[in-house]
Amino acid sequence: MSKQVRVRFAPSPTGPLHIGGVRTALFNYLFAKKNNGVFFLRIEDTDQNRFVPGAEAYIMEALEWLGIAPDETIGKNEKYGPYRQSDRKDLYQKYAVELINSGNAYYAFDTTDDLDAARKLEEEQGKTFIYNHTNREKLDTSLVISADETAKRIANSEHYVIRFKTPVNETLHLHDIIRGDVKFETNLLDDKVLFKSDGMPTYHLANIVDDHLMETSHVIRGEEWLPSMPLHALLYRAFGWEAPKFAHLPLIMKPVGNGKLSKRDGDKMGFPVFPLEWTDASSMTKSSGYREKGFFPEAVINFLALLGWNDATEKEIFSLEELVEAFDLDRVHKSGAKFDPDKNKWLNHQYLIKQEDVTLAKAFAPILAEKNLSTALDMTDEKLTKVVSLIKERANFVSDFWDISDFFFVAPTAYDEKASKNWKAETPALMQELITVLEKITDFTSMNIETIVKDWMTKNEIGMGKVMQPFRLSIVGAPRGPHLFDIVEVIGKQETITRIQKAINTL
RNA sequence: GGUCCGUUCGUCUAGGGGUUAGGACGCCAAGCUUUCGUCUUGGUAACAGGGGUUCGAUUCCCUUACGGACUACCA
Repeated sequence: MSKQVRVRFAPSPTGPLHIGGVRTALFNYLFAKKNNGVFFLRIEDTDQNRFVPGAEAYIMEALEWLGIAPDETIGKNEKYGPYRQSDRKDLYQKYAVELINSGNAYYAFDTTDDLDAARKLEEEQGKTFIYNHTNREKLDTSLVISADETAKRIANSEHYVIRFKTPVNETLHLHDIIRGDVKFETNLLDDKVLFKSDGMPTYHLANIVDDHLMETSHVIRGEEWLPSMPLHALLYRAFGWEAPKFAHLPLIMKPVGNGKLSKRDGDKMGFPVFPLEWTDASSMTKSSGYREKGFFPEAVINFLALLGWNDATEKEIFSLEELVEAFDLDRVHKSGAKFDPDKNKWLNHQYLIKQEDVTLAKAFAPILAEKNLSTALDMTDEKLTKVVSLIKERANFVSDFWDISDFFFVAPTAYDEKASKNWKAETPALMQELITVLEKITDFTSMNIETIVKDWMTKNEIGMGKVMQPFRLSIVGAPRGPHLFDIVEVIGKQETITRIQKAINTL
């Protein structure tokens, strides 16, 4: 029995979670559930400058909405807490110092300006500046001054950082579940900052310490972290800890053009990149969210799961439970996947038509209420449900409902120009006759109306097109919409006749 | 520039030494509906280039090209 699977999603609360982050969270969730493990959420807020109020709550709400809430996080099963790195602040310095004592790290006093200058100088000579064994003893570090001198400068509250002392002349053979074996030369690595001058750890230190303390078994994260894998592996080794297994997920790319999907791509391209709507507090710009756009969380999940993963069958529609069952990290792709808004919409359509009519009617009702319709049509819940059942298959979103069903609620105010051309000289007389026929119908239901109207047409040898086209034009105003007799049943006899009469008078 | 990762239809992908290279989205067409949509059927369209290895390579190896990520006291 291997040890329990514990995976984490560890976002930085620098703004709303974007869709790439959601996918990372999803794959962690699926992997955890598949292996009867634990999925936890840790907030990595070690950069105080980039902290954005509300972002943390946003992340939790988004995961909740998507149905992939963590098992452990701030305020929930805090077995390994705290789950917010700023609340763990006191922990990290100890570990940084431990690394110094074991000879795996050192103090560096260089200022940002010094380093920028050094970097620029090297680059002007066509060389690549790396802060590592080639120059760390020429820079202002504790490696070249005495321990006393170092202690004195720190006591003097001189600004310092703690850097990792990367081992020299080693080839690291690392394993990634998705990418296989990856090699790195330690000589080409930077001596990364582990502990910042503001008393906070960097991502690298905090991440390793916390993953160890929280008994993380697998680190499943975006490909942008792949270059950090050697540093992290080295850090685990320096601490003498067993490293978790790594899996670096392929990135989600822009639908058109090059590069990874970024937070700015969303509304520009006509689709959201955030799960929930978000208003930036400083600029007051609003970014749309999947939830507000009318996407079902199941559709978002389903779509994201298929970006970079599939189960080798031709199955496309997966519930969350089915995903958990089928998911396998070994089947995750290596290459980035372009985001496809069309397929995303199609999936939403699939989920929409599966919804109960009553449920959809409830979602439609508020939109209707906003229209301030006259009560003339007396739309009961039952009728509204009926309307929804007639139109849902032609919608991708509940927000599409109004545009494809307006004629159920209001009489047409204009008539489609092209369709109006079929309004011939004999049409008014025919429509007048139709009114007479309709008036006599007592059981005003779709099937019955259809039978009677068709009988009348047959008996009088009137072509279907001669009646049906103008009939539809009168009721709908255009050649669109569900089966005409279904519409007529819903709007009722009186309204039907009124609309035909109006068309006769207008056209 | 340096490091690392990648490359099958427009897109998401299946496949894997010998296949008519399969599916889905999109698009097009036909059928159904005398409308639109749904649906059904059909069509469109791909192994980046060059070298090897091999009887045989899209599949394995190398290389070029192209794409991507990273290269902060950000994560």
